[in-house]
Amino acid sequence: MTIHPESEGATRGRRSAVVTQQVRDMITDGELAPGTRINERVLVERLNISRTPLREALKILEGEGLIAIRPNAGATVVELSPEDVEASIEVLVGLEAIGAELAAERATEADIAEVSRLQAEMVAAYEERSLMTYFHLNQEIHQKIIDAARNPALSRVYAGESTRIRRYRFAGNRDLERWARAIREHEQILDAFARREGPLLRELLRAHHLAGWRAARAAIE
Amino acid sequence: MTIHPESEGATRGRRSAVVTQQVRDMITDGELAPGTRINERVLVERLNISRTPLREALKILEGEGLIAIRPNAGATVVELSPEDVEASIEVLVGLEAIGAELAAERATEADIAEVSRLQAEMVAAYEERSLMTYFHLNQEIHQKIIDAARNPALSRVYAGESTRIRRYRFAGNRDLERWARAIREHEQILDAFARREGPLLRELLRAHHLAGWRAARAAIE
DNA sequence: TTCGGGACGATTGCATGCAAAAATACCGCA
DNA sequence: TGCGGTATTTTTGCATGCAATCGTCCCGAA
Repeated sequence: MTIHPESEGATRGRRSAVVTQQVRDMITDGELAPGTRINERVLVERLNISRTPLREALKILEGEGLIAIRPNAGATVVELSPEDVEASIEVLVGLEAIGAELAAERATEADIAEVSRLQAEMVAAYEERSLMTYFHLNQEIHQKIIDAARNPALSRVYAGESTRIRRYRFAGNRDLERWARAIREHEQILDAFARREGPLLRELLRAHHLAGWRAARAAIE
Repeated sequence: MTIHPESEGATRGRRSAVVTQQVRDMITDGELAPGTRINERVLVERLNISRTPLREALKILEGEGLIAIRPNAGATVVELSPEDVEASIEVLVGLEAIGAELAAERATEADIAEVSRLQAEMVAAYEERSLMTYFHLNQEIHQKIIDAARNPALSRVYAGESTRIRRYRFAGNRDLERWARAIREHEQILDAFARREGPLLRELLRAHHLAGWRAARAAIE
């Protein structure tokens, strides 16, 4: 089969990058559940590409810890135990501890305005009870705060680890009461960020994550 | 060209993993210097494989941040500025801060014995002025302390970030005086680890890394 | 009925071919 | 000689073919 040049926006040289993002999204959005076997032929037909870029994408996702490849036996979506997720959250909290103090120092007014804007959008999503939108904005706010620390290594590592466990945190706000509390916590977080109170920001983030995970863990089990 | 089954120990299904490690070593050991253009044909001939597993390996190493691939224009070994390395070290120090306290709590006697053994080997390498051996043992000690925290996510992230900047820290002990001081610092570190003094261990590690990087940075510039 | 084994089909791993893009060499012109 | 533009070579990106391996189904024997 020949790919016509006008088919899709997949430019030559970015096929595997595009495919990687597509499969990554399928995993983090829950379409491919943990434990699912990934069949190359099925995905190849669905994404309308050949096996080569798909296999490259799978290798990349294996490196990110999203899938596991057993030689000669295919790839499966990694299944994390609650303990695994908790370990990752421990790391994320540690990374935010570094990030919070740096971000409080180094954030520009534009950074603060941006987070503030996202926060408003997120509250709107909450009021519409649009969980998916809320969830993505939530992630984006945390990443933006980390990015404000102006440490590219920190941003990269945080993004990777955050993506890895995204799916497992999603269940956290099924409980409406927890969801409302999360919104209030986020208001405090934004406030501490805007006032550049590093240590306070650090503690608020820590508490926020631990509470969020407790809720998610309870919902999962 | 057909690969004969008896050639090398490269079993089917692990070709790209083996190649990834080979190329990774070439980069971290300095054979492929930062900025070097990676030519597929050259590596393919040298490693005696086809382009497919090599290209998979390159994608993986790109994910690890060791190389950069520009579409249609090949891969180059990533060149980190002193600021980039410093950013990574900031992250590593943060990760060790989490790890130190957990390791002090959770380390088994076997963990402590193992680090103690590695420390003795490392001192021996120092006395023989065997910089390469010293350097590898040094890395291994830090990783083992982190591993003692029994947090797989932490171990993984630490190993990745550590590998990424390994090459840039190597220059640190060219100065014999700094090398001697590093050895003394390591003795204190081992002591704090063995006594399970978490906060002290954390501070010693932080000081050790910052001093080491100051020396390496001075040597590079 | 259940267990073992062998044949068949499905699936993966790797090599290779071909076309697109980039890099390089070449040539005419000023 | 220096420069711009074009032809040629090199290199990359992707599709595909073939062989090895795995999984499954079916059949016969206990």
